[in-house]
Amino acid sequence: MIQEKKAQPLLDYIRRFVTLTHEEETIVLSSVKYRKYLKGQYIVQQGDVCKYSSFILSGCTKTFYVDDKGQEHIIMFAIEDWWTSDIGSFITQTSADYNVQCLETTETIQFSYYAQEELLQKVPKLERLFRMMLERAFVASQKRIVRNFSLTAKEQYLHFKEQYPEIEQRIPQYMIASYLGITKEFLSKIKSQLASE
Amino acid sequence: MIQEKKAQPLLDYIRRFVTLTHEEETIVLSSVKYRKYLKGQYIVQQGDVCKYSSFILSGCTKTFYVDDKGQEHIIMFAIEDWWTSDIGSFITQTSADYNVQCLETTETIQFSYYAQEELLQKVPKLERLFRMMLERAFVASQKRIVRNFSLTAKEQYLHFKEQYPEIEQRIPQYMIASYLGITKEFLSKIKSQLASE
DNA sequence: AAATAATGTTAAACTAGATTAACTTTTATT
DNA sequence: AATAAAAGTTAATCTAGTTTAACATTATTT
Repeated sequence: MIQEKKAQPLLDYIRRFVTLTHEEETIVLSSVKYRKYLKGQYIVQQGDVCKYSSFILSGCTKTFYVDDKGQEHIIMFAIEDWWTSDIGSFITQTSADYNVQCLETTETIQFSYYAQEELLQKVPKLERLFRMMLERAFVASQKRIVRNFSLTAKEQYLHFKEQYPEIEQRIPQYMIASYLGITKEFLSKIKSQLASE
Repeated sequence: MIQEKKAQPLLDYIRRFVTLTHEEETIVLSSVKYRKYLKGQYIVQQGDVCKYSSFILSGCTKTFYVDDKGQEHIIMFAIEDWWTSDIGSFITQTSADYNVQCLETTETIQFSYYAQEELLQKVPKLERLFRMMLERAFVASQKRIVRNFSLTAKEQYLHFKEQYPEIEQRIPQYMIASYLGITKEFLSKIKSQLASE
């Protein structure tokens, strides 16, 4: 059982969506595990089954895909108060398409697939929490598709900077380029263009 | 109250995720409305609040976004047994970013925002249904982002044909080009290349 | 059957962004 | 402080996909 103090950010997060009794909160805390990763370690590896859905207490991760040509494509970043996993692998318990790697020392609270299923039986209110989280995630994902289609690389970069100023500070530029789907050289060009404007 | 016969595809769909009692099924049917749209009509219009989440009994829709330059970008198609709406607008009841237009005469079963909230109170099991639907939708959306980044236009077209052969038949090519994020001219070139291989 | 609108094709000129490669700056390690 | 490794820059060349524009084919309407 995780200490309530450590789990405070998770409880705060949950409260934004549903109201749990103290007893229900206790059940949640008894279903999860605390785990700390070092910089460079993998939470999920392409090919493995994704066993956990992880809530981030501190640190930063990137989720990426290595394609047939060996190219790395960053799908998302995650920082404090975000969730990360390979959901496709997690929900079907089949091998993961993506890697989740820590870019900093990262503290997490983890829900295992089976613990989560059991937890949802015991605290059905959490179905609502997950439903609402997924609604938001899906909407954000759709919006990203639209941006990909309708904005130039420069516009996408400006949008990223505006939407995630904290992430932009913490992460090397070449990873931001990968997230935007452009090369690091081209992002560099965009930045020098912006600087001279 | 919708006739049980008409709602059969919806009930079958729900049964793939959760098991409802007959009484619960009746509550579901009493919360929804049947509505038929003609070809060309809009289920949702950019700027309006999206009032309904629609399950498609027959027909076909496109969801698209018109950008600042007046360009239309198709985000998704939907056919029988799929759901369509502007989820972002639906869940927050704020104005929609997207249009949903019928490409054929389209019969739907619709959940209004308020009816759905009420329904979820009465039949909490449905939270699980929606959670699972959204998991799948989110995974599919993420995969599309990855394909956008890692496949050429030709590869994406082949993937589309393979994954949605029925849709490819029913829809004009220029809309498929829009869905893939390329021009109709370039799709035409790809097709002639493929034909001469 | 003719006319119109919608859809699809071809080809030339163009451009956003990729590739390659050499170089500079910053950060981490000894 | 010196060295190595990681991250970022610049510039020339290249290419996948766009734009423009004219034309061809297929549906739809009268």
